[in-house]
Amino acid sequence: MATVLTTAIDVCFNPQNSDTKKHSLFLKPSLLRQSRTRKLNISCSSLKQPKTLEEEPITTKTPSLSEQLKPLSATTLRQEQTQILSKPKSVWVNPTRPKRSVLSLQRQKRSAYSYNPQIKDLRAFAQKLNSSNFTEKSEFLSLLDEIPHPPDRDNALLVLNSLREWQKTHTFFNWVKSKNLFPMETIFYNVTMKSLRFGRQFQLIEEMALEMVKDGVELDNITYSTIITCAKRCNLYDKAIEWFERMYKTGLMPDEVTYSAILDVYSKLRKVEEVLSLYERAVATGWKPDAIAFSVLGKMFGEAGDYDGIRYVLQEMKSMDVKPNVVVYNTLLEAMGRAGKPGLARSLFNEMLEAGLTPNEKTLTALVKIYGKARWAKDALQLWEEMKAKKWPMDFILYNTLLNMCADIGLEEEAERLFNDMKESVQCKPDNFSYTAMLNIYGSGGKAEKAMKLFEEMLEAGVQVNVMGCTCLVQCLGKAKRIDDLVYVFDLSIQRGVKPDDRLCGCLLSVMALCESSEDAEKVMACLERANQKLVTFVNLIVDEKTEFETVKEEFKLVINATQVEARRPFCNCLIDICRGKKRHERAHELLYLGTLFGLYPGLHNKTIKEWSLDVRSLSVGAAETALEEWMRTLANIVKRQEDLPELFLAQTGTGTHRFSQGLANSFALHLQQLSAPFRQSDRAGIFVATKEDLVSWLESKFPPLVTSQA
DNA sequence: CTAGGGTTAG
Repeated sequence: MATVLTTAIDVCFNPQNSDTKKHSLFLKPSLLRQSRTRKLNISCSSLKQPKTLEEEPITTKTPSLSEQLKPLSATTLRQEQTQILSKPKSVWVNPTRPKRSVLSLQRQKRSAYSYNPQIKDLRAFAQKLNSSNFTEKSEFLSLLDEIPHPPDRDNALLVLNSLREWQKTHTFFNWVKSKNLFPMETIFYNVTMKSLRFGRQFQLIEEMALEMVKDGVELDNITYSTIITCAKRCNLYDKAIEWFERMYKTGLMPDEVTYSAILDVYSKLRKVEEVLSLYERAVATGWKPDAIAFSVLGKMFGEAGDYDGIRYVLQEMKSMDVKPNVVVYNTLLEAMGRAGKPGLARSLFNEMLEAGLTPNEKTLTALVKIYGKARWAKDALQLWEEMKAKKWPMDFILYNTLLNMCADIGLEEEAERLFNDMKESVQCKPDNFSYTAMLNIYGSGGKAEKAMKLFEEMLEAGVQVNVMGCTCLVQCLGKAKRIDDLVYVFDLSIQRGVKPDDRLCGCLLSVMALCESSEDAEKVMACLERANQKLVTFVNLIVDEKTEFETVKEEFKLVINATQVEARRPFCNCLIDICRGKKRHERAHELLYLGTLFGLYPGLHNKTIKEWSLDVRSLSVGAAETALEEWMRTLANIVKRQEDLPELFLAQTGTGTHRFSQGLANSFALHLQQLSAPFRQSDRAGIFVATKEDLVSWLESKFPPLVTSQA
């Protein structure tokens, strides 16, 4: 796309294609890295010379603008990237030629408003129009005739500026225009277009723009930036670019407002290289970008999770002596979060405070989210204390983000305090996500009683239950063996419109695996059947001893393929647990094998020369036991064949701090004990170690040659 | 929202 744009620039201002030189930007590490993987698309010399404006007069043609531009964009502008890349980048190495501007360093001038003595009457009239409800356009039009003063230029402009809904602004504009009292100037279009933009009426905006062209009304930078940002908000990026190109072709230079608007368009299209190319060209011709432009760049790098890019933005601002404002800091903080740099986010936040800026709701939301995801409980709590002490602004989103942070870190009391604050507030009443966060906290903390109470409260308050809240409750009630409550919650949730997803099914499946009585298991099974009939059929199939392995394999493939990727391993884990619960150990081994075969357990086995290890951190209790047994069988065979073994063997369960792996280390230790396997707890939590010597002698006793040779 | 550009959750 930048090729398109670069071309548009060149067509009008740079016919010789000789303006640019290699800029320091392309020597920056992050970009060099980028250019290694994908050549920068910055060359423009290979494009054919487009038709000149004389050949394609765009102001007088009758068909639509896009039709007019079509031949140009289809034939000349949309070259294959490979063609461009195949050309040497010679255009960039030409320091002697002067650089051509790609943007005007002066902003669009605005006309001054003069005092209107009728302001009071006209404001009142506009308010009346604003508060009127009408179903027919004619009703509104008849109201317009009550205008207290004649709709001359200044009066009309004042009213136009005071109207809110786009329908009213648009109708008023056309009404004034039809009176023919004065020629409609650019500002009338601009004001109306802005209102239309709030209503995301791109089509109407484009119609107005074409009307301007037809009537010979000048389109200025304000017009173009409004059109472009409206197209952007409507996700019509092609349109945004089309109008930007058109602007150049009519001989109008964008100023920095229009230019940063288009930078944002390319950024939203994730055209990082193009954005940088445009940025560089503008800077090379004397532009000093402002905070908004840097915010655009920062957001772009944030979305790419590109830490080097974020650093580059900070460096550029420093070298150009542009002080970041709160919005820039917010953007960069968010970006640091996405780039997985909580520590740097914290430093940046401190820098912001030292610069004397006050964080707003968005700043705090970004930071709380980062600390929560990083499980930095200390920093999160400290920030929270600071927020309260300094009375920094809070809003609804920040409250919910704080609640989610509490869920991430497991802060029950703090969450309860927050939740109560929300209930007592006027502005920030808890919504279904606030409730879900609380259910998550109670659920992962095993507080079944509190969770149930909250669920009832939610129902009474008429708060919509969502699938995540339902899942949290089901998990919690399942662990607490409150199966009747579980069924009640599930039924009600379905009644209230919850659509079960694979996570919820996985959760039901895991509860089924935990059920001690078949009566309970059947109740859970009945729930699961309503959510995922095929899964239940598969469960019945695998617990049936008579089912052949090949059948299991085929059905497994079908079930797993139909499951969302993130739920596949949990499914397989639960299925293994169910089989072990029903003493179908061999079936459990088959399922583990199938899971491995279909890539659900990458990195389960790890080998170095010195040690072999088994990483069961993402496995359920039953799956981990099965994996251990399988490993021992394999090792026994290796011993029998007298092949080489390393000195050390290691099994890794993780520390169990994560709520889903809680108890794995303990149950694994117990299983080792039952097998009297020679693994010992290491100094590091969640790691079990055995020496080659101990393990071999144990394997020889456990799997005597005679028995296995029979098998 | 008083003619134009940038930032927040699940």
